Amino acid sequence: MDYKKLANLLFPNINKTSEYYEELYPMRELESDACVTRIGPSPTGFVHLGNLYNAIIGERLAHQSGGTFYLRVEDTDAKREVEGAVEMVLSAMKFFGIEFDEGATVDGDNGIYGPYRQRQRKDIYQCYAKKLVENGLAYPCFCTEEELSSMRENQMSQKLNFGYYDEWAKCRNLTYENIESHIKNGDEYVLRFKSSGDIKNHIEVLDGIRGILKVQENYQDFVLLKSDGIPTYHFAHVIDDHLMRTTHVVRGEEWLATLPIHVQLFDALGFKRPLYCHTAQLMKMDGDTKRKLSKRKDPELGLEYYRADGYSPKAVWEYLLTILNSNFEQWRDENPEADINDFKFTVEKMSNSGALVDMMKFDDVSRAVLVKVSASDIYDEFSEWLKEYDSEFYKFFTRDRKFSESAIDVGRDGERPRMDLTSWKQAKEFLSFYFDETFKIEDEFPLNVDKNDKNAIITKYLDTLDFNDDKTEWFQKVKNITEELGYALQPKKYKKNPELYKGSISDVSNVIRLGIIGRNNSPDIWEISKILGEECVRNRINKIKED
RNA sequence: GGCUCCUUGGUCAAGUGGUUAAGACACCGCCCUCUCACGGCGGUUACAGGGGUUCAAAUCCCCUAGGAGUCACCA
Repeated sequence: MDYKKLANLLFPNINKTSEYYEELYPMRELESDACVTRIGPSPTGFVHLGNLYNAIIGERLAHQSGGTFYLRVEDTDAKREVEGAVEMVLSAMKFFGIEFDEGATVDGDNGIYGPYRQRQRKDIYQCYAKKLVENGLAYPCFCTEEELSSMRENQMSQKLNFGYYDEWAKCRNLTYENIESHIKNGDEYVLRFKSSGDIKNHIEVLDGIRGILKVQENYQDFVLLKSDGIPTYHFAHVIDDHLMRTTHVVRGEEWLATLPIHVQLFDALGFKRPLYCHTAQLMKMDGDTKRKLSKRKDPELGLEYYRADGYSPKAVWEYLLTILNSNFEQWRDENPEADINDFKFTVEKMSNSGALVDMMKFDDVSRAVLVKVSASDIYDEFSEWLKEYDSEFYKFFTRDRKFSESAIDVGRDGERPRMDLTSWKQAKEFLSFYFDETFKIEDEFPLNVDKNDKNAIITKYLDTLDFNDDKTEWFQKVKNITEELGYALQPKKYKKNPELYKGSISDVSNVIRLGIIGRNNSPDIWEISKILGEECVRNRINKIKED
């Protein structure tokens, strides 16, 4: 077979050579240890945690080594493409603080290694495809979908391995004349790789995260170009990551199964292989077994979930880093104020088993992040969120910036600041009592305080209330009321001898707390009172009097 | 079914032939305390199972089991 002739028959319009592209996309001028990484989302309209997870790894590897991080749109499957999906990816990444040095943008490309959308790279792929044909490493296959599925059924019934290989690869040895007549006939075909791999051979591939991987050599004649001339992921990945000079390929472990194909292609084309880093899948507890997070069943997989619940991007980043690098938590503990980018991220410290997304832990991380953010910054970020997700509360919250910032800051000063805020959604609930429009009595009054005592507490409290008091003076007055009404000054005393008292100071203060704050649990009553102001406090307490 | 990856407490995990098998979250108890939080102290809970190798195995090798992924003209 004259492969050169076959190549020209298949690709009559491809005139550029691989040398041309090698020159067009020169080696990058970077330090030898600089990493070039990318994310390659397919524009299906769903950006999930896994995308962000891998993006963070790529971003860190590149930027902490002085390398390059770019975005490539893997749009080889036009059927699955969703309008506006690229914009969604871009805005999600931007929201979470991921910055690209080059790659696809909303209105085009940024960088000299483009185009960064795979469908626009058709000629490049075809050039290399032609080269493979010339070298006798690829061939056209005219099998129809029906033929392939009947082949599969056949293999299944005979309990053989599925796929296109050995004697099943019917188009492998077509004659030139046969191919030519198919082409003249306008028959559709795909281009397949002619694998010389042996099912019995194993190859070793070094993985950045997992160490040496022993995998079975690929023996299947997989598809390089689909019938529309667009490459499959496998072929596009190899060409692109070579020509874009990627050094580290970070991707999920679902790609492990096709690794032999990729390695085989890199070798066949004479390209240097990148270092693969296969990350573990994010998991979820389902009943009592772990399973992969699924886009259909698990809303928390979507990045939009975290945005809608109002988790700060900082918190998401911080949480992801704690499950990404096992030493991050300790580092954070030792460097509470340090910039997160000062943490030295390493692939070696990555776990290779799937991590469960633990919302409890995530909330904890989030609280620890927010406690360090200034009230002013919280105000800005929270307002931004409210504007989009709760325009009603937005009005109240932004009515008086100073007032709202004080509310945020209650109990946050000093050595042991309160960690009350987890997410904006939760913050909205937590802060609702500050505004008359959303204030309501949410809990029950203490059961051991009868109507008379309740009214007495209220009357005495209002009689002695003085907003010039400091906290000690204020509390002394509460103590006075407590004693006058026959309640114990210390809750412990009451617990010890319940027959001696009607209750304790906590019952008395909780009547006041309920009146002002509407809840049994809250930060310091007096601090909150000062923020609410005398008029508001007197009004609210007056309202709980019973006839 | 073939191939591959993974397996230390409820969860995330440290651990690279000798450790009383860290730490964090969660849970429980106590302390602090006007409630809640914060903080402090303490506690329950783990090397999937079985064989080897070795003076010594969570760690190296083999087998089994379980979980996950993949086997498309999807990525």
